[in-house]
Amino acid sequence: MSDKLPIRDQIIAAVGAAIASAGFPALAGPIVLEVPKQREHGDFSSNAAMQLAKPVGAKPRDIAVAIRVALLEAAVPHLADVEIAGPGFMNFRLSPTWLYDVLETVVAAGPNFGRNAELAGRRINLEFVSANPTGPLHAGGGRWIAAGDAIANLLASQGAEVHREYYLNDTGNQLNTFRDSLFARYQRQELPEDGYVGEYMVEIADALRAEHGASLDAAQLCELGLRIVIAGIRDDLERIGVRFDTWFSERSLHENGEVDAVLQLLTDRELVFELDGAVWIRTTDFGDQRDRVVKKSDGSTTYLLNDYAYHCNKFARGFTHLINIWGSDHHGQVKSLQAGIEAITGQPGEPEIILGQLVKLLRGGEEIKISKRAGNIVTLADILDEVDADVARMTFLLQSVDTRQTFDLDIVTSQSMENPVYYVQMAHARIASIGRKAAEAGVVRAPLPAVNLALLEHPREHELLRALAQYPETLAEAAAARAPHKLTHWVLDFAARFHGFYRDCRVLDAEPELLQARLWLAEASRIGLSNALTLLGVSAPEEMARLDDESLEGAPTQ
RNA sequence: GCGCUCGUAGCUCAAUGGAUAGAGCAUCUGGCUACGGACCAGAAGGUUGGGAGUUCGACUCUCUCCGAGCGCGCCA
Repeated sequence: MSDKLPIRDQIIAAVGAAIASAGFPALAGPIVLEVPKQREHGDFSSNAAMQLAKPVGAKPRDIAVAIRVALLEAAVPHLADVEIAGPGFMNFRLSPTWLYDVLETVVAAGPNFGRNAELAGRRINLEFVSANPTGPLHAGGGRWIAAGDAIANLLASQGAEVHREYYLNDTGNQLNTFRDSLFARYQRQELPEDGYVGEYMVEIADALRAEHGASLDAAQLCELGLRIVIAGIRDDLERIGVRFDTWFSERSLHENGEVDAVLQLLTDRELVFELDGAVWIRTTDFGDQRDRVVKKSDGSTTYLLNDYAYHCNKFARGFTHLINIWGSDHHGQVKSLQAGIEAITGQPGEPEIILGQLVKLLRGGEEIKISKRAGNIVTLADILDEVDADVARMTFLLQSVDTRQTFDLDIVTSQSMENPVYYVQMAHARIASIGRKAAEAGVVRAPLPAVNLALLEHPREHELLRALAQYPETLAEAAAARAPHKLTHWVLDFAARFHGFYRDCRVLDAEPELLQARLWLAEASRIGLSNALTLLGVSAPEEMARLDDESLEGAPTQ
């Protein structure tokens, strides 16, 4: 690890010092240094002068001029010039030498490039998927699998210890419906009203009948059926490459008396009251729309109380922060859960809930309405039968979870240009290809300190290094915003830059010295691309299957 | 009715309150005897749903209207 501060931090420090030496007061907030959208605006720009305009009582441009003078006197490394533009922006123009430092930093950090220790010491429990174990995972659920796993990776990249958890709702009404439906199939009888019509129920019933005969009672059948469904869910998760640290049983909460204990605690603290024979919690005291029932008049507990017990259990296991990923159709439950947890623990905002819009599935240009009752679900396994996990994951991670994603099965399952995963993987494969060709030609990469990186003068080369310089920050932003799509977009942008470099800056045909510099640039690119793809859960292949290869995996089915 | 979320190019989507709102696909025009062209370059495409406000500056924040999705059980 390099102990040298990134250029960005050096400039920020220099600006701070320049503001002081020019006799201005310090900024109220942190000094913002951003990468301008337009290259003509320099390598970095700052709006500090505009922010100082009001407190100082001077024109932004005049302030900028004063800061500029102080900055140029300070001899900041790599700083060539500071231009004042527009309403008072300061545009920092750097010598390309800063980019060579970037390359060295990337290579030195290797697999750790981009990681930091911002969240060190934090133990985060991330609960996601948690679909009821009453049937297979459906296609739209793939979004939460991909997003959850990627968010876990993002948080871990910032130094947190992240625990992936699946909450198994192995008790309650839905399970009873499952039991009754399965038992009806098992006995070859009519399904009960509102039963699960899915064909998989018939398959499970038949399998259990074949193995155990017709002698099982409903409870035994339910247990065995549950195991089969859960095993199926595990298989699907395995196929897409996600592994959970804990599968938490809701039933265990009851068996261990944790639900009763929470109710007792609420009662002791007088957070509950009785009405119409039921017990209610005063969640309105903590911002909820209305109070909620925790214990019904028939003596049974509500899902909400079970959830309180569950989240208390998570805290008891030592997690410092809880995060749940939910479909937006559950947004109405956020307040009541957080209100209760705040009442119990005193911590507001726990658990953090990431709400994601549901996926709209399209096939043949028409929306597929998913309904477990109607039995017309498209399962995740269906998707994975047609495309490999990389395609599925990348597609799910293309967009912000705030938007209602349209998952067009015709496009996703085709190898069309609208499938960006190949574009990205191609870039990585090309890097590997260069390495192979170099080896064949007997070219050995010289030690980095012996290589003249100043030969990397082409705009394509500079663009590549700029993108690498931006990576750690993009990663941190993606983690902070719980937004893996930001990283996906970095990857797409980076791949585009690499393809441009590959086209215009031939590596192996270059003069020996330049060849060496470009080999190292390719290596740094490989590191950046590989690190990012790893966090997204997408593989970085050494070579691509040939498009014209008939044995191509995931070939179009139509 | 109340509440939450979302409206950006023909389509799918980006853009910590910053400068001329960006990509991909589709359309059109160029470029390969290749470190694999699943590539590159260029053109065209916009009143950021409408209106008002906040300020040096708004896709972004506030209000309002329109449109879409979802939630408002002693279901989970």
